[in-house]
Amino acid sequence: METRSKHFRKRDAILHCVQCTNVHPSAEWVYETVRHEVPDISLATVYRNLALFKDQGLITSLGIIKGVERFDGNTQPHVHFICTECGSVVDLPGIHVPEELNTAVARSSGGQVENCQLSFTGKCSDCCEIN
Amino acid sequence: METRSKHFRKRDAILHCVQCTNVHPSAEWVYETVRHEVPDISLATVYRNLALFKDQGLITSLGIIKGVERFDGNTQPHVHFICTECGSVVDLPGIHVPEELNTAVARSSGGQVENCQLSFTGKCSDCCEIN
DNA sequence: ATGACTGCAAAGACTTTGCATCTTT
DNA sequence: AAAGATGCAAAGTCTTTGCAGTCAT
Repeated sequence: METRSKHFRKRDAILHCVQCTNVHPSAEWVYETVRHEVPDISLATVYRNLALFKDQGLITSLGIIKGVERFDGNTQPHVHFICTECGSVVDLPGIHVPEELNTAVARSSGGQVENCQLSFTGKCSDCCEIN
Repeated sequence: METRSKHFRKRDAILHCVQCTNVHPSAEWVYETVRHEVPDISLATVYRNLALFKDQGLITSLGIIKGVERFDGNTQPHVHFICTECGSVVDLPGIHVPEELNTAVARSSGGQVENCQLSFTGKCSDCCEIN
């Protein structure tokens, strides 16, 4: 697959970058990170490919945090803690949305429930130490 | 309170608008709505006052939905259903985040948990009918 | 006078897009 | 030749801000 690896080197690098980090990166972060490997990449390419991966379901969006969209390479449902000071996002692996909530929502919403997102916000331990 | 009612007429109208609707409005929606009552209001004033109310805790932000920040005049914690087609947001009044989740998160996060937001996404009943 | 509130237009921040170029088939 | 991927710069969208003017105390 030498061929593919050349033609899609940038695309692959972007996907790999999102999937192999736990920082829940922004486009800008991905751009700066991938640039170490692939110096001639452009920010537009990063935005375009992130949008593509999102459409394909390869990555998910956490939504906009402090004005910037954040992505997650882990597409399994899980819970996040978001620091309102510094914008850092960490997974809360032990916490799960009880199944009965999902079924209750499906019953009460009248529409088609596709997803659920639970996140806790507050001040992360680092930001607690600083102040 | 004739005095206050004149000086703060715009501010009051904005707050009242957000508190008395269940559409979880955007700044633009508030602007268009308040304009019926107060035709000489400007969009900047709406943005400024929404930011103020948010700081004061009089309203909350649901975050950015389809590129636009949405507000909620109901500051009690509650769960939302967000339609990914049309962007409509409705409350799910019967659904609650179990208390044990909150305590589990407080234990595991290492920081200060201040808030939690649970939302379900999918296609609302109106959008289901259309397609 | 002083501080608070506002309108207007300009600036800002982040993201998307049009077009020309280069690759691969 | 045709389709796909990219860089660059321009455009776009939503939001914030600077400044001058107005209002209440």
